[in-house]
Amino acid sequence: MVMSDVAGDNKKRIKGKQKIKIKKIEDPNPRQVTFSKRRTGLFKKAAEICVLTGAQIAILVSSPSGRVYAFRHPNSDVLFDRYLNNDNKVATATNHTEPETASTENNQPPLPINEFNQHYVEVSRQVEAEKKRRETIPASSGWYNEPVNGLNAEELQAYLCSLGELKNKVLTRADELMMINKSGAFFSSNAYDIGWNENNINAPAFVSTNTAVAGGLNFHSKIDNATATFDAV
Amino acid sequence: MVMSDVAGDNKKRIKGKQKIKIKKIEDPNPRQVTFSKRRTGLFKKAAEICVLTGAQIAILVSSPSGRVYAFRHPNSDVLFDRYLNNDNKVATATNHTEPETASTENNQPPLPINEFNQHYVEVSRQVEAEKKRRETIPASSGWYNEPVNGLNAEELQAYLCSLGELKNKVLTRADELMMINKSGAFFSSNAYDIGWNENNINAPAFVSTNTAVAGGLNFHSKIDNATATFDAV
DNA sequence: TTCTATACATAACC
DNA sequence: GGTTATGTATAGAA
Repeated sequence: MVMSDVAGDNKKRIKGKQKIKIKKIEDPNPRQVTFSKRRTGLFKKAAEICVLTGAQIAILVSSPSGRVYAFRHPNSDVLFDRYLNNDNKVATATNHTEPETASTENNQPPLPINEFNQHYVEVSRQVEAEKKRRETIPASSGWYNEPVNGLNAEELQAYLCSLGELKNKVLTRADELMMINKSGAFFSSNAYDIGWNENNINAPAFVSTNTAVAGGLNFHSKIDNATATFDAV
Repeated sequence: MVMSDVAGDNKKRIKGKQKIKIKKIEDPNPRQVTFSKRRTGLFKKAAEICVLTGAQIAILVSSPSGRVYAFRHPNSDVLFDRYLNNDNKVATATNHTEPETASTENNQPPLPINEFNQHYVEVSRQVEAEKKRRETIPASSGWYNEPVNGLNAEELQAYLCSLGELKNKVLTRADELMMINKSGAFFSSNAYDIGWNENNINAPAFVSTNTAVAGGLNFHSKIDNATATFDAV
């Protein structure tokens, strides 16, 4: 091949992919394009990993524009759903008043939201009550207080946060148990839904398919900043 | 490029990548290999998207083995913190966390790792003890038991699991606070570190012992019930 | 893990 | 969203 003049002279007919430097694309336009394409690619890759290895993946992508896209595998991290579906009303002042419709073909309510919500509320109430009590009896007796002694401010804070999240964990867990029964894969997003099978990935469809768990939950992942996983049963 | 006999006769010299069907790899071995490779690739891709478009991404990957790996953008908006944590409480707790653009900065003195580790050990011990106690006194008195009332078996299990993870959460949370304060990014993993700059991603390198500092991105690989490993900075 | 040959993803354009 | 030329990711083997 000629490649005649190597040193940049005219960048004319370059039609194919060019190598780029991984640095922020300043121009909003191509940046958006890149974002869209790569997000799609990312999700696709994730989907493949799920199918190929049986891994469970959950992804949250927030575009600079503020839109949040999510990917989640079927009977996996249901937890994410909670987050994806708003839950934390705090998250966005205006949380998710979905202006536009979910783009894809499938917008069937994947889960028994109502039931869940009931459950959610109930558990939430109980846990809240406990939390309250805990607060009522600030620093005295309670195993949860013990570890606190001797911790510095941040550590203490961390600890408290953790405790505070307990509720979440429970809810989350319940959520998972519940959703697991419905299983089926789906993408969820504040603004979009992306189909799984639209490619050739042979993965469970959004529609409720089989139930991967039923008997024993074989997986529970924790969301939060961290993790945790336990194979129950 | 002969490829002489196509139809399987001798599958010898196929050295390069072969097209595969996106179907679950049944053999555990190659499956694990694929998982590792692809997970790495996925994270790398995510990292690129973050840098290129300024998007924020959080990924949770759970291998069939139960290990959980996570990727997330560090001092990103609180957006994800809110999603990944529970309520505003957390956000408040973590207070600042400069959403500074030039994420490459991290000149803050590290948190007392040793202290933290001590804390880790201590809390771990205590939590373990409590867990034991809990088991000893199965269902009776203790605030943590009450919420259980009225929950079905699975819910109970979920709850218990949650409690069991408390330790993890604390560690995790502290870990995060720590990272956040450093405002840099780093990879942490139980068994894996992915080099950022080894390619052309323009991000500061991170030193050998994982920890580090990648430009604004944060790989946070977590373990599961195991134990968080906090590699000193 | 490292190496190679390819399949695949995607930057530049339309 | 579609096309094309390439940069990259990665399956298979060591």
